[in-house]
Order: sequence, then C-alpha cells, then structure tokens
Amino acid sequence: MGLNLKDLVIREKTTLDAFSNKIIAIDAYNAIYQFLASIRGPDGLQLTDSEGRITSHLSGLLYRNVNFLSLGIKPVYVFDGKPPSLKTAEIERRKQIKKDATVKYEKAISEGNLEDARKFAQQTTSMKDGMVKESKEFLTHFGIPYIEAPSEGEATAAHLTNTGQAYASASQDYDSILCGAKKLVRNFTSSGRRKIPNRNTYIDVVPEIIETQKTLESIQMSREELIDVGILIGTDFNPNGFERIGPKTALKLIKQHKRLEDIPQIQEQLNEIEFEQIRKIFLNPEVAKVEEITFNEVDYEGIVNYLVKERSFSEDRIQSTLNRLKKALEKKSQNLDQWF
DNA sequence: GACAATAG
DNA sequence: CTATTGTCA
Repeated sequence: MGLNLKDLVIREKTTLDAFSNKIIAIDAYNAIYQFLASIRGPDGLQLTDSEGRITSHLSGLLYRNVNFLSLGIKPVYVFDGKPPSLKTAEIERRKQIKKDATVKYEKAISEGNLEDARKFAQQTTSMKDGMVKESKEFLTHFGIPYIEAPSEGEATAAHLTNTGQAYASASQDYDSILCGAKKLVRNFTSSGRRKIPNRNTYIDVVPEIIETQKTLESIQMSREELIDVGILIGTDFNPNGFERIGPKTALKLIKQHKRLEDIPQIQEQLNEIEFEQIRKIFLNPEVAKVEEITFNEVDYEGIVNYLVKERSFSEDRIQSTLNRLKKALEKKSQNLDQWF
C-alpha cells in the first residue's frame, strides 16, 4: 500500500500541459497495475482479446500515451527489477488480500451484486510476466523508451530526476519522496472524475506536484529524518508500522528525538525490524545507470497491426485515435518550423 | 482508465 | 458547455 505521507507533504495542483517538452519518469508497475485494476466491465471482468488474453493494460497504455505524446510530454517508463528481500512480508500480505477478494468476488457474483463484484474483482488484480513483456513491446511501437531498474522502480525514477535526465517522477505512491525525487507528480493523467470506493460520490482528480525540498522545508526536517518518520508510519518493508503511531505522532517523535534509535518508547518494537536496511533502501538504493534516453518515431502501422490483428481492438477506434495523435504531432512540428 | 454518445 | 452513462476487448 505504499506509505501514507499524504498529510505531511506539500501538494500543488497543476495541469498535464505544464509538462510539455519535459521528460517524465513513470513508475511503470504503478501505472499498468491501475489499468489492470480499473479497465473492466460492469461485472468486474477485464477486457480480453479473442483468445481470452487480457488487454486492459494495452488499452490504458494506448490512450494515455496518445495523450502524453499529443501534448509533447516525453514519458520514460521505469520497470521494477527484483524486489528487496525485506519486501517479502508485504508481498505475502498482498497475496492474501487477493485470495480473500477472490472469495468475496465469487460471493458477490452469485448474489448478483455487480457493484461489489467489480470492487472485489479490482482487488484481485495481479500483473503477469507476459503483461510486462507485452507492455514493453507496445511502448517500443510508440517510440517511447523504458528502463529496467535493478530493484525498486521508484528509486531509479527518483535518481533520474536528480541527474537531470527527467524533470519529475510520476507515481501514485509517496515512496518517491523518501527516495529523494526532486519532484513527484501524482494523478499524472488527463483530469477526470474518479469514484470514491464504497460511496456513490465522485471527485475531480487533477495532477498534483510534490517537491521534496519544499516538503522538507515546510516540516523543517532532513530527508534522513523523514525516512525515519516513514518507517514509523509503515513502509512496504515494515508494513505494519508501529503500534498507535500515525503520521502526526511519527512527525512529533522524530522532531523531538531526531532518530529512531533515540525514541525511548519504541525500542522494543524497533528491535523487531531491520530499520537500518530499510533506511538504506530509500537513502542509498540500487539504481540503473542510464546513458541516454532516446525517443523514436511512432510506428503507426505496427500499433494497428498488433492491436487490431492480434488483440481484437476495433480498427475504427484505433485509426481515429492514431489520427488524433498524428494531427497533434504535425501541429507541433509546424509550430517548431515557424522559428526557422 | 479513457472514450463517445447522450442528456440537460 | 458540463455532467452522466454505457462501452471498450
């Protein structure tokens, strides 16, 4: 579930076109997982091709990347490598949630409750290796580069913002802040409405930018201290956090004592986790060394062939979507030519 | 999640 | 023009 820094960070509303001509490092797993979770029918089943293979991730990547490229945004997708061994407990926890959700899904279906069925189906979402491979190949058709991180993708994405190779990192998770990303963008999508789980209400979702430096200044802390705050609240590497400690208490305790080792009342719990290792995952992570990030031409024909001939997408829809992209790119190069 | 069609 | 609904594969 990532970590809950929501109440501690400084968030500023922005728009997608503010990122025109900028390279954005996208947390690939985060984005694709959301496509797989939400692009579903009313009964909760994912979209599939004629062979029964899931296509939700391809649909999501198609429309989102057309929007990015049309606006002149330059996405580079960062894929996860091997998870740190400390993540095992969290991975097991997620597996169990999926198992429970599968049972609840079956029950909702048998009772004819489609709303619940859809909700629980979303919780069963899992990403298969084949989907990762397909997504990489698909991005290549768009001329969009991707990077394979040695470990956590967010760490490499954050790294790219610090070398200046990317303007910001895009993810829904706040881990990027602990990883020291210069800027993190959340809701990096065309603005739209999103349903609040369990309630019949909707909220407008707009992109928001979080600058690590601004956040650290506002709470008067170093990144090292914020990482300790994160560990108190709970990270993927100590999912339960500390008993009776939420964001507010965590902040207060670190303000007062500066570091985990010096907070008297938590020493017993602290002994049970490998906090030095966790600190290292955020402060000094394994990241990919990236030479150069190259964007290529869009292979329109390749996209049509793949989606229509192999994955059962409607030819009309794909053609009109790609025409929209072509038009936008032509307009861009016209605007550029005017300078010469 | 994103779109197009539809209603207001 | 904004808001809602159904559909995509």
